[in-house]
Amino acid sequence: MKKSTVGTQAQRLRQAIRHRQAQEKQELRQAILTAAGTLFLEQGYERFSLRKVAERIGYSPTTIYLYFRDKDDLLFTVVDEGFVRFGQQLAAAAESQEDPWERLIALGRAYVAFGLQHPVYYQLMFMQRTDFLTHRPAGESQPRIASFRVLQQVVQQAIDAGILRPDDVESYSDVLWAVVHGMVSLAITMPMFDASRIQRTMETAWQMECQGLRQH
Amino acid sequence: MKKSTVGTQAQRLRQAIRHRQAQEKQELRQAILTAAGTLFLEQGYERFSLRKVAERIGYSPTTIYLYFRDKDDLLFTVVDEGFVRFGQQLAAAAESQEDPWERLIALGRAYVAFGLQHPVYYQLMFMQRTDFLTHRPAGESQPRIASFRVLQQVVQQAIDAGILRPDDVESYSDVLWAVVHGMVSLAITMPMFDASRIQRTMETAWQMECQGLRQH
DNA sequence: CTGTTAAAATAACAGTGTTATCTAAAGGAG
DNA sequence: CTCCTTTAGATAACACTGTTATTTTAACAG
Repeated sequence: MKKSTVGTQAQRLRQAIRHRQAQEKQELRQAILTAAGTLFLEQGYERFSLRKVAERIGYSPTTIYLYFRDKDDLLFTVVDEGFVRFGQQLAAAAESQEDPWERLIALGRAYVAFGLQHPVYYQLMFMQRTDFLTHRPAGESQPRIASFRVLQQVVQQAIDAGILRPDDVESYSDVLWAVVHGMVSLAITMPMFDASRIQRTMETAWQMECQGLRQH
Repeated sequence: MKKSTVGTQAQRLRQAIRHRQAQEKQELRQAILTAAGTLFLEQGYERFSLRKVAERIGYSPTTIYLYFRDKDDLLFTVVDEGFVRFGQQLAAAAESQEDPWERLIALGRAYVAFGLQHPVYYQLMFMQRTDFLTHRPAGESQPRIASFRVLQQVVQQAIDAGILRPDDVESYSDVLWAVVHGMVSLAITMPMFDASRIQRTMETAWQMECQGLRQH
């Protein structure tokens, strides 16, 4: 019998077994992750607990520690998907419009839309655990906050196009961020902000921006 | 021996004793309250615990339940002082300026100033436990959120004075609220917002408001 | 001195995150 | 097939949390 070039049959088998086991590990990890995700969405940050996650997947609480460093690690991994989707939606909105001014408005609308569509995520990401914003995901060089450079870029483009007054880019971006963040925060947490009131507030805000920012 | 008009000596003594005991009760209640207040300021919402409060005043944890219904009741009573001070500072700022436009700006500055001076309070009141906003304090008819009518009043005054366009008062107020709330939220929670950046953002915001709201 | 009342403490329950220890099963080597 | 090592997972435990039931303690009233 001649040896195979990739090793003996036994060696290949061992490798296959390792592969399958690694896959099973990843599957359990994924199971934990989805259970944690739905629990978080259902019950929110305060009521989120490792023991409840464990109960849902039918494992003991300590098993989670074989796949995640601690509660924060699990929670961050869950919410990190939220960060990714958020960044994607902002980027998509920015690219959807050619005109710099329309682009800016589209960006603002996308920001608010995300917050209203995923209030539990938004609340954790930007109100309860803002430390996650600057926390760099394992293996990645940029923290999730980098998504916000899209805003500064679009503002800069509007200035370059002569639509905005050539003032401090950062201050402009910060005020715009404050406006959308403020609206989403109020909309999410204050019970008296119903859908129509939010809608009117948004329209007024864009109108004010229009007259406050554009050089006519 | 004739009886005194206010009762026998024994009766008066009993009343005096009751009075002193009631006073002592109030003193312990106040001791709990101040201990809870400093603990809250030192450690924030997440780390605030009844057992730590009890340890500070040298009583068992259950004693607190003789003076407050539960943890929320104690915490609300603590933070209610924050609400009162907040409302007072807003009112004082509004009265400090005669000109409606200056009054509006002063109101905004006072709002942001409070948030920056009392970040722990602000965070609890407007970010973590917004249910407290609509919670009516015992014996009072108005919830603390009523302070916000100052804002709507000042906006209305500016409209009446012909300084603002006669549009929807509520929407204007909401946008202004969103701006200041957004700035404070970002300033409090985002580590990259240092004092100078906040300062510049505020100036830009007032400038934008000026050009966005005033009818020239 | 006795009976009542109220304050405070103790003990306990159910829950939390986390760590140390044990169990059981599977893999590899002889 | 047996022996050993590795490892995934479970159990038990620790130090906390808020909260409630029960018990002690002390002061007052008659």
